[in-house]
Amino acid sequence: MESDPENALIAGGDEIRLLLVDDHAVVRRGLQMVLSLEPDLNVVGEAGDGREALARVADLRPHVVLMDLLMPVMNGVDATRAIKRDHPEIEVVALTSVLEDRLVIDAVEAGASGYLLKETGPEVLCAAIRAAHRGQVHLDPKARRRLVRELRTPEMRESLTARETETLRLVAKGLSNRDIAERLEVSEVTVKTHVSNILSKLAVQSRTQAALFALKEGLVGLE
Amino acid sequence: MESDPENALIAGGDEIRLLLVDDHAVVRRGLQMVLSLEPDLNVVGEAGDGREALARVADLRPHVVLMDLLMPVMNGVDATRAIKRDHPEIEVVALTSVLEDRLVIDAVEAGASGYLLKETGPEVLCAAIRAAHRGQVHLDPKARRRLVRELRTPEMRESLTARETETLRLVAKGLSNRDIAERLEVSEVTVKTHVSNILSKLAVQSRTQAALFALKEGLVGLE
DNA sequence: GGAATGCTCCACCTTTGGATGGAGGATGCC
DNA sequence: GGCATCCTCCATCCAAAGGTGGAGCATTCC
Repeated sequence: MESDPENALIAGGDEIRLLLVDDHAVVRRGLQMVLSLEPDLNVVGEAGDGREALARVADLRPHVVLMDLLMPVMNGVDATRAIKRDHPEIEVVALTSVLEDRLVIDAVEAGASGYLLKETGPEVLCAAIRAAHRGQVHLDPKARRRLVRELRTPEMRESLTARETETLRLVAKGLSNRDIAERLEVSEVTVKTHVSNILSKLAVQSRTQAALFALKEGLVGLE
Repeated sequence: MESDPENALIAGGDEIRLLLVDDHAVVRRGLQMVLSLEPDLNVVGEAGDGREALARVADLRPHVVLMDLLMPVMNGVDATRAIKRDHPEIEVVALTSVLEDRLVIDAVEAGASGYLLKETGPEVLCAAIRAAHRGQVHLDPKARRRLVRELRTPEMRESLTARETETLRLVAKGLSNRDIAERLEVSEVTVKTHVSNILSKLAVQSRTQAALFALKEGLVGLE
């Protein structure tokens, strides 16, 4: 570990100053514990919401901010945006328990240099912090997949076949697989096959999300 | 049976002339079989789609039309509307295998005097035909429930509590119960309780339908 | 002090949804 | 002909969703 030239370099007085932002004291505690084991990572402060985070950032001038996204008062996305606006040199790593498409997109768009799930292990967490400090972007693999997906323009999405489109249309009307099967006069397994392919092609996780997609795309109207 | 004064009356030369409309020959066959056992019910013709039905109606002047709603060329709802426009005295009984809200509403609104599921037994079927002939409306109990529901104005729907509304909002964004639980910081069982109550209050059958409802009501936007 | 309502949680259970991997027939393209 | 794509169907399996009937606790309202 100490043979790592990079660690040796930054251990020489160039430690990383961290600010923890999370509305749960226990989470901050846990992070403290984990990070205290790393000589080069130095937690210089905490904040319980976005507004507090802004004040701390101005005071403490951390190198990297570990930012929870779902918080009262001011959410992490807005806080990230504000921090990057006022202090572009400070890196923000988003850290949340929920993997939600919009959240990933918004966070990255707001200027986050990383997106981690709270379930990720200490090694990954530390690696992401150091990467951020070097100006690199480190996304959780899951988050990256979501993001890449979203950035693909609609026409880049694998196109649905005629039958799949028909199926999606009925999904978006709220029908169950059984109903769709009767409607299309095929077996329910066939419908499940179609739905499964639809979900995979649209890169969504549930029929409800597929329905929302169909509405967004104007495939069906809202009545 | 022949002690029934009403049957005796119409058996005296006043039989009910029926037109069967369904795109499946086997279904028409089956109906033929069932109805041939009833002396007062006389099938005078068949049609395989809505357009054909219109022609047959003009020719054969049936008293009652048994109309499938899902057909190629011209669907049963449009056919019903056309029949009631040109021949208001002819009664139409909708007969379908799918119980779908919009279909029930559209059929009744188009002028159908009945709505039956194909799974209903012969007795109910015959009773519905005779009721229609007498000018009475006979809906399948399930269909009636759906209709009554729909006719309740939105303000008559049981109102959602604050927490339920919050939950519905997240359902309508495509989140799973687990995601919602994390988001609201409650257990997944609690979310399931809320969702269950939401479905029951809104009188819908799935979270996807609940999501569509929320969108219609403007509870959430489409991004 | 009740009574009612809302929020949270639980256990138990059934149904639905969804993933995976495979298969055959139909069609059309090279 | 061979190849690819699509549509259909199947079995199996696991996870998610949803129903039912409870329960404790806090609040408010009478």
